[in-house]
Amino acid sequence: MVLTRAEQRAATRRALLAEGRRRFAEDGYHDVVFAEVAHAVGVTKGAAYHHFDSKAGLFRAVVAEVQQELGERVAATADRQDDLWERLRAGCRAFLAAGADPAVRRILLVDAPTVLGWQEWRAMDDAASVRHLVDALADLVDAGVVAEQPVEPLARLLSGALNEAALWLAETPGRDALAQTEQALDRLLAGLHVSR
Amino acid sequence: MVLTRAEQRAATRRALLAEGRRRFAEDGYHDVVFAEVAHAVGVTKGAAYHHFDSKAGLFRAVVAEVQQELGERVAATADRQDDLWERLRAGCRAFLAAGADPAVRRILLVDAPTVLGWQEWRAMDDAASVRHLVDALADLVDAGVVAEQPVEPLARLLSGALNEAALWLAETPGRDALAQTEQALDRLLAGLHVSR
DNA sequence: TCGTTCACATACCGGGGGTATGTTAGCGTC
DNA sequence: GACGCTAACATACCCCCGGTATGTGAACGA
Repeated sequence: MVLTRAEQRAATRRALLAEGRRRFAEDGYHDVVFAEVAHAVGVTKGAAYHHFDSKAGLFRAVVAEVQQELGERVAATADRQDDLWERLRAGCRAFLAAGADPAVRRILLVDAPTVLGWQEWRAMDDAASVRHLVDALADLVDAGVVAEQPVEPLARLLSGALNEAALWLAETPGRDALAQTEQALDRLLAGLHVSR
Repeated sequence: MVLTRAEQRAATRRALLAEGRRRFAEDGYHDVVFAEVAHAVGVTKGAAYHHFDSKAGLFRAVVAEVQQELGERVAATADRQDDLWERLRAGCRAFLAAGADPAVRRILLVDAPTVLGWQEWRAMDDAASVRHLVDALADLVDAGVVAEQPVEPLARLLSGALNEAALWLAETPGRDALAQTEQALDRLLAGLHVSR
């Protein structure tokens, strides 16, 4: 089968992205060598630079991909709930569960802030994940379930709490660590609920 | 004045530590070149390797130093309060305020987890900061102010929330962002308080 | 005083990110 | 359908920088 040029290009790019994602998740950004990613895909380093301007550029693309997937997964889980409050809880729990994926942990939570810089990381995180959290909180405020207040500081606190907890859970052997964390999170969230 | 050999060694080490701290805070781990740190102190790269086994080793020492200072500062602020609940609040607020220091942000919160690995970072963070948080929460549980529960997941959630919020505050121009964050934090904490 | 130690300097190596320069195959154009 | 252009690759190279191996002179103990 003969491929058109555009198809070939797209296929190579996809392959680099997939291989990069595998290695970044496994070894961490620093220990991944760009040329090896290229060769693993059957392409030389020089060729890989036609698709990504730098090693960080490849990483950035991988981050965007993983972010996107995570955001959608969490949002989908949350949307399965009808009650607004349960939506918030479900979203948070889905995020904690997503930390089981090494790609999420190593790439998004550990390496991304350093490699891309915290500001850029935050912007991407905002667009993909925290935005949903902000929306959910805003809905709750509108519904009168949560007291009127600026919602972004709250979202930042919760986002940080979830990130850290997800990392912690991944390295904590205890069977019930997840359940305990979810319970602790519920207690914190309860502080937001006007009538509880 | 002539220095003894031990004095000379200690002085060089201190100077490397100070210069490293400055640069790590300013430029981030990756953009700091080890040889330049050495030369800025009036010493060659080879000499610097007599004091620190690697660039990461220097960074590790800097992290320990900053961690130590931060932990002490936060604990001192908290201990100024008599009431256990106010102690917790004061400690959290002191931590948020500490995020104003670029060294804390860039070195401790952004770079340390990647450079040292998340596990080692966590161990150091535990020893210097989170331990105080765990103690404060445990005291509150003992006093019956906070419901009986495993205290570590809670501490992890709070630690993550504070880390993220500290970073966010540093880049958020709004005058009242700090006040809003403190208020949001109070609401979350309120969920822990049995009689509120 | 003399040998040893140790805090440094000097010189070198090699990995790896990034670039400059071919080369060949697909694509539009006449 | 030949021809020139473009673009997706390969090849070869640079050089920065972390790390190491080796030299040197001054302080220290005996």
